[in-house]
Amino acid sequence: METDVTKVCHEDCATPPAGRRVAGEDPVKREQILDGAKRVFMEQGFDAASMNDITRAAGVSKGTIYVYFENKEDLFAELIQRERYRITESARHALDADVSVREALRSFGILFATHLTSEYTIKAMRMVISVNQRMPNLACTFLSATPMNPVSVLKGYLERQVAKGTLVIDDPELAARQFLELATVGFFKYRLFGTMDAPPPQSEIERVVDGGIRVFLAAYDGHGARA
Amino acid sequence: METDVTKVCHEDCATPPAGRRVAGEDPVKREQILDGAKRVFMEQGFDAASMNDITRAAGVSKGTIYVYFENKEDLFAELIQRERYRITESARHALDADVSVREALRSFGILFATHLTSEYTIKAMRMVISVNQRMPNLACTFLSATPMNPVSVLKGYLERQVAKGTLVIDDPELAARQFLELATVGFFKYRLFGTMDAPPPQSEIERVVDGGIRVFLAAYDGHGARA
Amino acid sequence: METDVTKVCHEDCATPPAGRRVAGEDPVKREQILDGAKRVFMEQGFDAASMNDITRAAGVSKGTIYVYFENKEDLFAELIQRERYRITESARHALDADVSVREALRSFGILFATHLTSEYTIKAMRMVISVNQRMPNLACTFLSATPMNPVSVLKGYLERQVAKGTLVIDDPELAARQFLELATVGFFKYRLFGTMDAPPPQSEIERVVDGGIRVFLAAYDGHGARA
Amino acid sequence: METDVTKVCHEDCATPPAGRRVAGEDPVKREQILDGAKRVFMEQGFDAASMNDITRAAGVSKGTIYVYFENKEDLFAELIQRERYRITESARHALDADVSVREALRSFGILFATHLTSEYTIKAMRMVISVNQRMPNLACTFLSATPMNPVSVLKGYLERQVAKGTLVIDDPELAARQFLELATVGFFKYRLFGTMDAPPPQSEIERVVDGGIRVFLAAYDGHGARA
DNA sequence: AATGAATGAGAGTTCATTCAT
DNA sequence: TATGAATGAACTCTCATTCAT
Repeated sequence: METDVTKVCHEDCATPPAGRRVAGEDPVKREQILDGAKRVFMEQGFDAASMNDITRAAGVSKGTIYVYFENKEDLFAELIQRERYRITESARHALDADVSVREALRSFGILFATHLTSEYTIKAMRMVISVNQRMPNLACTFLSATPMNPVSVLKGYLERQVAKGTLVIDDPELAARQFLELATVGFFKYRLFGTMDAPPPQSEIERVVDGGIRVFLAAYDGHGARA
Repeated sequence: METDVTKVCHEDCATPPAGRRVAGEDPVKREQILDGAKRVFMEQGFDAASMNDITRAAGVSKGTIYVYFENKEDLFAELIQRERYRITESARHALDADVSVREALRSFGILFATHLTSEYTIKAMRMVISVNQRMPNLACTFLSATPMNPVSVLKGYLERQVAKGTLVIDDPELAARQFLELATVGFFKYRLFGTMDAPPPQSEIERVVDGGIRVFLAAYDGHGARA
Repeated sequence: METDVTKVCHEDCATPPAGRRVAGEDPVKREQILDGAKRVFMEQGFDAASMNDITRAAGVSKGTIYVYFENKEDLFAELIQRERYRITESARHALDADVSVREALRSFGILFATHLTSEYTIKAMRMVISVNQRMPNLACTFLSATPMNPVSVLKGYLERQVAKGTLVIDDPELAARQFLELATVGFFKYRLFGTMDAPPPQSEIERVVDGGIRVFLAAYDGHGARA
Repeated sequence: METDVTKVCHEDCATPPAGRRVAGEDPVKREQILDGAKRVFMEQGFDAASMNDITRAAGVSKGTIYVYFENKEDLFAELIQRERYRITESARHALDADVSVREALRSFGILFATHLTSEYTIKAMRMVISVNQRMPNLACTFLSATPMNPVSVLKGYLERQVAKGTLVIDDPELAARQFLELATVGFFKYRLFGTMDAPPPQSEIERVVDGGIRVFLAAYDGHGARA
């Protein structure tokens, strides 16, 4: 019995938080508020950010924010909903190109590792993690279950390769997760905890991704050749 | 040029926070406070936990807490220092046993994955991550640079196996990090974000560790036999 | 080498405290807060007065006070600034009248003594003195360096009398200070310390001022006649 | 009807605060505590001084202080009682010497002015004033009604001079108070408010005292000679 | 619809005082 | 008797939220 982590999500995890307000329909103003909130939240974190700061950054009044969003948590949740796509969609085209498996994995791995260690991603993730106790569904939604979820995308790609006989893989989802981990080998953790205080340099990412591909293909290469 | 993440830690990251006060030396009361604080922090997170909550949970007065700890941050930092050992040292003996490489890696991987996904570890890590901006050294200390750091321990083991010819590894540190990632394949992330709301079942951990060992040995087995 | 105490005031002593906030501009509410604060401060003194007391006395919420004033010290400083004028300007016209020197000094002395021993002035001075360590410029500003400073005003008058030959005075500033002291002969001290728990009666003030004028004119009368 | 300020003191103003503790009889320890308290109070003021500071400065435990003194206010009151003598007694011998009136007044005036403007006196007075609302009797006691009260001492001297015909004075008490004010001309105020942040130099004191004597003798000299 | 002044509960922290040892 | 750890009320100040305009 296996757990498909791309689908595990309890309750209404993936549904947008209910209770859309009646007032506050102007989408431009809405974006304006979210932009200001993003700036402030990213800089200060959820708790340290004050609604006054956001008011100032967004250039709207306090009352207006409360017309468009129920409260601070709601504002944050909607912001994260919006940002989710920006964070997860980036790698989806890397596997489209008509290149060798090795090269495709390389581009994909580098893109993924670069993205996952970026200041922006790390800050957003830290925030989402830090409000986890108060807003459990938010983090849940944030990480998983989008159609462009990297695991799903890579899994699809691996399945196509298996069909073509290029790769030999029993459990494509596990393999996809393995590859993603091999491509980052703890970078994510080190970044999240601040042990690395900046994204790793491009050369380091390439070194790690190449090492990961070597291991990955040693196990899954369909041609019998050691990578 | 590679980055040895087991050593990356700036400033006085690993030094214990100086300035232990002279009063407040009763270790029993100290533990009592830390226990209460742990309960509250684990439940609410750093910001949401109030000193009043902790007062109540610890069964001591507010003043007493401030005799033993300088402030909320100090209390939290000391708590994390205490917990760090419990979190990081568990896996250190798994590799001592006189068994085959495969079996040794299996025990170690299972222990590590079990530990890393436990409710306790996950909550602690969430908290440490969430205070990263205010207490950067804490997270840094927390994750790395103990002698029993899993990466260090495994790296040492791998080097011994390379010396014996059992394994063939260019870069033992990278390999150690690869193995640890393969043994958890994203469990950590899913747990941290709440996508998985409970530790994976033992069977799932074993399945994933076994899959990881298969890939790992495909790349590094010294005997040429596919794992 | 003499010290001109009307000018001794170091640093930015006389400059109004900078940093008036943009919000909190309603002058009515501002006065309302200052009035409440005045009542409480006068009754309790700076330290003993709590912001909660002031909140209650002013009939506004705590938050509102902090919109209009940065903190307790700022509130107090602004209060004293406001009161300063009421305290120091009162005697400025007493010397304008076209009467004999003796009568002019008499009116001025009585006004000054009455004012200096009033409950209001004494309480304000006690407070200013008691915060001297924390807000040195406040006390400094408070006492001196206004154009209507009694010493300056009287000194000017005496100089004009010297020019007219009515009085013969070497050092008009010293003489001014002497007259002011003669007009109060320790009333200020006794009131400040509470040895006198009420302003002296009008008759007592007149007796003392008359006695002071007698001494003063004995020394400085330009006509050689004993007063 | 005149007010004799050397006697005006309501209630039990001059009586030592009742309620002597039964325990805490060791006078050496008592002095030790008072010495520590004096150091701390002088440095920090009444409110800012904490009992812990005093504990440390006195080298005794908290409990011990509360054996010898009822509470912080009582401790302060007793301290001021003890210090009162040191502050007021200094000038008592200045008038004994067998010298001319002018010289006697000069020594006395200089001593008095020097004393009244000293850092020690000013700090003590500021403190006493600042607790006036909470401990009204303390300040009252502090200033007046000791046998060596400068007004009383000087008044006695003046009366003897009047008896001898050296001086001609209607109201010796008023004259005494006048002289004391002439000898300080506001120095006390300027020091109290911090307009002067150090005692005036000796030369300045002499200048002022000499000016005061000139005025005083112009009014009261029994020999008809202008001073 | 939009504003932003006002609210007041609640935060972290201090410290005079007590009392078991 | 002397101690100093423990107490908890009270402090200043913040800020998410409301609502009269």
